[in-house]
Amino acid sequence: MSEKNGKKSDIIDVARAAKVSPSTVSRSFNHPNLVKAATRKKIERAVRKLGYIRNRAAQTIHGIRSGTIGLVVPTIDHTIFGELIQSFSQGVDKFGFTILLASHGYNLEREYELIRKMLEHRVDGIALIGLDHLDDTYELLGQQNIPAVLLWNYAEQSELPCVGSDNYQSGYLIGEHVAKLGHREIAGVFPPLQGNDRASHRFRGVMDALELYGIDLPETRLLRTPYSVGAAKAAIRQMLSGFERPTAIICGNDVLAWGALHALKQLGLDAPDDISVVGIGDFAGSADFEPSLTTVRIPAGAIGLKAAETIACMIKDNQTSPKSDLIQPQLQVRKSCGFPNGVQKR
Amino acid sequence: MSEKNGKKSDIIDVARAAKVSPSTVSRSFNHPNLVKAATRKKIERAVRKLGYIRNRAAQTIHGIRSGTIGLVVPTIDHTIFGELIQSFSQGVDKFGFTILLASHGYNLEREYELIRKMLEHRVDGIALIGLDHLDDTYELLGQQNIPAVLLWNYAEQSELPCVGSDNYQSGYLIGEHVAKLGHREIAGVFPPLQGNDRASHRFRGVMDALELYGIDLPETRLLRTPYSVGAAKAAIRQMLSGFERPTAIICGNDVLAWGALHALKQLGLDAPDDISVVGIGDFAGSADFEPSLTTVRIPAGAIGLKAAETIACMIKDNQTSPKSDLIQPQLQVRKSCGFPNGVQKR
DNA sequence: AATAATTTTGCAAATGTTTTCATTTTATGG
DNA sequence: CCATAAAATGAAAACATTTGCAAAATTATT
Repeated sequence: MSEKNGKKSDIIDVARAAKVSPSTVSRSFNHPNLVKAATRKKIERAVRKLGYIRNRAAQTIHGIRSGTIGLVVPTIDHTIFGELIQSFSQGVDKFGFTILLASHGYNLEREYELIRKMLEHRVDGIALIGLDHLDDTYELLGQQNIPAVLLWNYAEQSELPCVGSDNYQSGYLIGEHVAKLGHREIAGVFPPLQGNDRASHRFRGVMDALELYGIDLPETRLLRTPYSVGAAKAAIRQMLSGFERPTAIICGNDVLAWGALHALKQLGLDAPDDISVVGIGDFAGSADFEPSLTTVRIPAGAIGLKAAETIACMIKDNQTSPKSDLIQPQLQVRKSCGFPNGVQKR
Repeated sequence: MSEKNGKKSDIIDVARAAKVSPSTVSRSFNHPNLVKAATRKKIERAVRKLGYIRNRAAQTIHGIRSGTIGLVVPTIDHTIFGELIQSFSQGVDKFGFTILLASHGYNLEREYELIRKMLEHRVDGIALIGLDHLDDTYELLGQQNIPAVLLWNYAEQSELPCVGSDNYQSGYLIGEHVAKLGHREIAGVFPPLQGNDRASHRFRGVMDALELYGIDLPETRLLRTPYSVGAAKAAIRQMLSGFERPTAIICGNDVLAWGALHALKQLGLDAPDDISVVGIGDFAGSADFEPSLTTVRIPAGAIGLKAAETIACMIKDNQTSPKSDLIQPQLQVRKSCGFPNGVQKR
């Protein structure tokens, strides 16, 4: 009975069934305190009987918020974005928002298009990953009067508020750690840096830290591999079959580090005794790897939650508080990285 | 200049700027062939000048599709759902849809609420994970005249069309494989089964296969752990410190299997020489684990893509073709599982 | 050049809500 | 029981579009 001949019932049907005016029905949803309890009951009953579901589209054209926040990410199926999306989604949910999600596959033109599409849907806010976006994107976002935040990365002079950690610092921290332990022969494995500010900031952080310790990381010791365990494993295996083995391998993220550790095991080498391995990210599972992975913790959950809070508040308070938040990365010293062979044997 | 005093410009502003009527503007978006090329140019220019962005909410109340598909998942931050969401998202994107995403944290009441919310947003279709849902949920979905599909699981007699693989079969396949190799002393590690039809079907499949080979898997050999590498690792380490060690460990999914493999390594045991380990899922990274993990491939990408296609077509063709799709799981025999000690040493 | 056929455009009504303002109903206090 | 204040309700306009229909403009046909 919940439908009258196939068509969805609207607020007028409800009004009719409850023998009140549509205005009253609307009010009983939006300002329940303005309508008598008895009337509310009648309406409630009618809603139930008709299986009425409010039409947010119709509300939205009154300038009322749509209750959606657009989230545009490079890709969803990375451990780390999963965590981020999850926490962001849960975070905004607490404020009554639902996320409109799309992924652009590291293509910034596509990102622009997706943002436009979300604006067509009249999202109440937009969240993007990283600081690197098309000028057009920044311009577009600037024109709209809805809040936008940048997740994952932090930069002092960001045009838009951002919530994240300083990837340069993450890279620096891990580079410094490795250098301090005495490693001099170091290899690096990084994902493609182009169009990926997270990865390139990390890379620069690592390089700067090493340079400070007078360590040179030549091109030949620098591997570029796609973001995958298999690719990293293969690349590293190949590198290690050359003569001059490094004493440590610095990986641009934990997934690559896992690949490195697997490669070592496959070659019968031990981490950290033969070669040390470090990652960046501290993904789920890294702490429980065998050996546990020395890495830099970038708290995805905290970032997502904080960002959710930030944007939700900006929406509610009508775009005030365009404040960025720096979430500090933390070095996690675990077992996969020790002293270089020489020093250790002393 | 793209905004006139802060307010977003609407189709009327565009019409004014292009010196045509609003209807013409609307038409030039929706039925461009009905408007003269020259006029279209004028409108195009006005749109650009004003930075106009169409308002889908206003279209939607005309019964026009919203262009969104609701996707409600238990959680986002599992490797496997990440893959699924990614492929589903890409899949529907090709048809011009954007996904509205929410996660319910394995709470089916919450799932119901989230679906209601998506219906308020007038999504054009709904996708859920698994076959287990509240009666209310099924009823609600039945009342609406939008298509709904169930992802990930397949069942012949499903009330709603489903696209996925048969988890029972996956469990059966791996159980059979282990039994055929001669293992008799077997342990099992599974996530909580309650409210998770995927996991429980797998479990039943494993148990039935083992039973067929006359193998009993006593409660004492059956571990329940949360879905995490760490939890599985800890639980298995504890189990293995007892005397009677199994010759094989069957894990309800690959993440737990990774935990098992790490536990073995930590204890100085070798897989498969000392103990065999198998998983279910074939997550990214399982093939490149060291030792590579014997598991059952459940092609998340294929499922997501197929499901996207299914629902997009159902929407376009107006709910016809309520066809389910069975995507076959495939046994992936790799290195982590061999013969049981005795047999092997023979 | 006049008419018919066709293409292009505009008017006005419709979509499902919310909200302002006016009106009706109920409660309060003498 | 009556005036007055307060609470509850309804009528109608508004929101940003789309669309059926009719009018206007253009093109084709004679």
